[in-house]
Amino acid sequence: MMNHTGSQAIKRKSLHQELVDRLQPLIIGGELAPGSKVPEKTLCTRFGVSRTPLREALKVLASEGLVRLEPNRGAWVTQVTISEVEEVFPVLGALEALSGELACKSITDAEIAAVRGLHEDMIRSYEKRDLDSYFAINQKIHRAILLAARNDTLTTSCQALSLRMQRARYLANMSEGRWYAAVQEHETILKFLVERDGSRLARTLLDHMDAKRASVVQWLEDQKASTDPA
Amino acid sequence: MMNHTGSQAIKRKSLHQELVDRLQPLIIGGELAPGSKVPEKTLCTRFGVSRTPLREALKVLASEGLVRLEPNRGAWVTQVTISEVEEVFPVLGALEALSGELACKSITDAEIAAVRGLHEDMIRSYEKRDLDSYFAINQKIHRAILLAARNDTLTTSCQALSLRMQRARYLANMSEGRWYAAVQEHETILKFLVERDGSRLARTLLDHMDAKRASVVQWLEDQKASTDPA
DNA sequence: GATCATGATTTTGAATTCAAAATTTTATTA
DNA sequence: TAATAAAATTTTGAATTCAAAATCATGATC
Repeated sequence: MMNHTGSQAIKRKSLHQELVDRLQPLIIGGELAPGSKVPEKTLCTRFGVSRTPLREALKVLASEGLVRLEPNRGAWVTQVTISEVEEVFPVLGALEALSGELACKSITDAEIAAVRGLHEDMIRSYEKRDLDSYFAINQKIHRAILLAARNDTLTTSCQALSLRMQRARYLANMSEGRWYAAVQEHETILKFLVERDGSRLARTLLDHMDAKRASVVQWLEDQKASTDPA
Repeated sequence: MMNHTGSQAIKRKSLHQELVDRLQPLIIGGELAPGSKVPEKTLCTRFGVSRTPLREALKVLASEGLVRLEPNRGAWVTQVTISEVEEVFPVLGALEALSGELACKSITDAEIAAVRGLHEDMIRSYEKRDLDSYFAINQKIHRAILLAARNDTLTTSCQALSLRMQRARYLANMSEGRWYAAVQEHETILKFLVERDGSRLARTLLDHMDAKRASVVQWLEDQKASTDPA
C-alpha cells in the first residue's frame, strides 16, 4: 500500500477548507470590510458553491475570531477594536517569546541564513519606504522563527492570533519613529537568533510585540479621534 | 431599544454551537473513544438533528483539534499522542504563566478567597484519593486564575488547548509521588497568588505545567509499553 | 410629517435530497 | 481455500428545498 503521509501526497482539500483559505485573505486584506455583513449569496456565486460549504467555512472562521455569527442575522466581519488589540498582543507576545526560545534550540545554520536574507530584504523595503513589502517580509521572518521552533501547535495558535492582528497592522500606518525602532528591534532579534540565545531572544520578541501593540493602539485611537466627532 | 449585551440576555444558541458544546464532553470523557470514527448517523439520532448542523459542529471541533476530518472518509476522534503532549504542554505553560502574571494585577480579594476555598476542597479530594473530584477542582482553580487575568483571548486559547490535554489527564493515573508533588506545587501557586507576586506565580505555573507534561508522557509511555508487545 | 401597524420579500437555519466515493458483500476463478 | 473481481450497500459531500425569522415596503393613524 502506498504511503500518503509524505509531502508528495496529493491533498484533495474539502470545499469548506478551500473556502476558509480563500475567505481569510479577503478579510485580512479588507475586501470584506470590518464590521460589514458577510454577503453569503454573493460569495456563493463568486466561488460557484452552494450555501452548505460556505456556511461550514463561516463556522470555522467564527471559531478563529475573524467573523461573528449572530443567530438568525447572519455572519459579520469582526472589527479590530482597541480592547481586542490589548488582549491579543500580550498572548501573541508570550507565544512568540516561546517560539524564539524553542527556535534557538533547533534552528539550523541554513535556516538562520534564510532569516538573515529576509532581514536584509526587509531593510531594503524599509529604505524604500515600501510598507506593503515591509509587512510581507516581516511576517515571513516571524513565521520562519516559528517554524524553526518545530511545534505545530504553537504554529497554529500563533498564526490564528496573528491573522486577527494582521488586519490592524495592514491598516495601521506606522509613524516614522516607530518604524525605525521596529527595524532596530529586528536587528536585535537577528543578533540573538545567530547567537542562539533563547532567553534574550524571547525577551526581545516580547518587547517587540508590546511595542507593536502600543503602536497599533495609538493608531486606532488617532483613527477614532479623527472619525468620531466628524 | 433594549440592550442585549448584559448577562441577563437570553442567548439562543444555534444548533451547531449547542452540538459543539455537547460533543466536547463526549470526546473529553472518552465516550467517543480516541482513534474511533465519529458515528454521524448515531449522533444525529441521539440528538435529534439532521446531518447539516452536526457536520458544521465537526468542522469546528476539527479546527480545535478534537477530531480529524478525512476527505470522503468522515471524522475521527483524535488520539492523544506523546508528540502532541510534548507540543501542547509548553504552549499551555506559556499561556498559563501569562495568566498568572496578569491575574496578579487584577484579581480581587474575593476571587482569591474563592481560589483558597477551591484549593482546600482539592486537598480534601487528595486526602480521600478521589481522582475524579481532584481533577475537576484542579480545573476550576486554573480556570479561576485564567478568568482573573481578564483576557478573553487568553481564556479561549488556553481552554482550547486544555481541552485537548484533559483527555490525557483523565486517563492518566498519577503516581502517588507525582500526586503529592502536584499538591505541593498548588500550595506554592496559592501562596504567590495571595502575595500577588506575578513573576513568581508565572514561573511556578510554568514549572507545574512542565511537571504535568512529564507525568502524562511517562504514563503514555508505560501505556504503550504494556499494550504494544501484547 | 412622524410613528406605528400590516403585509410582501428576503434571508437564515436546518432538513432533505442526490450524485460520487468508499466500504461491504457476494460471486468467480485459480 | 485464498485471492480477486464485480455488484450491492452504505456513507460522504454538497446542492437543493422549505419553514421560520428578520427585514423591507406600504399604507393607516395621530
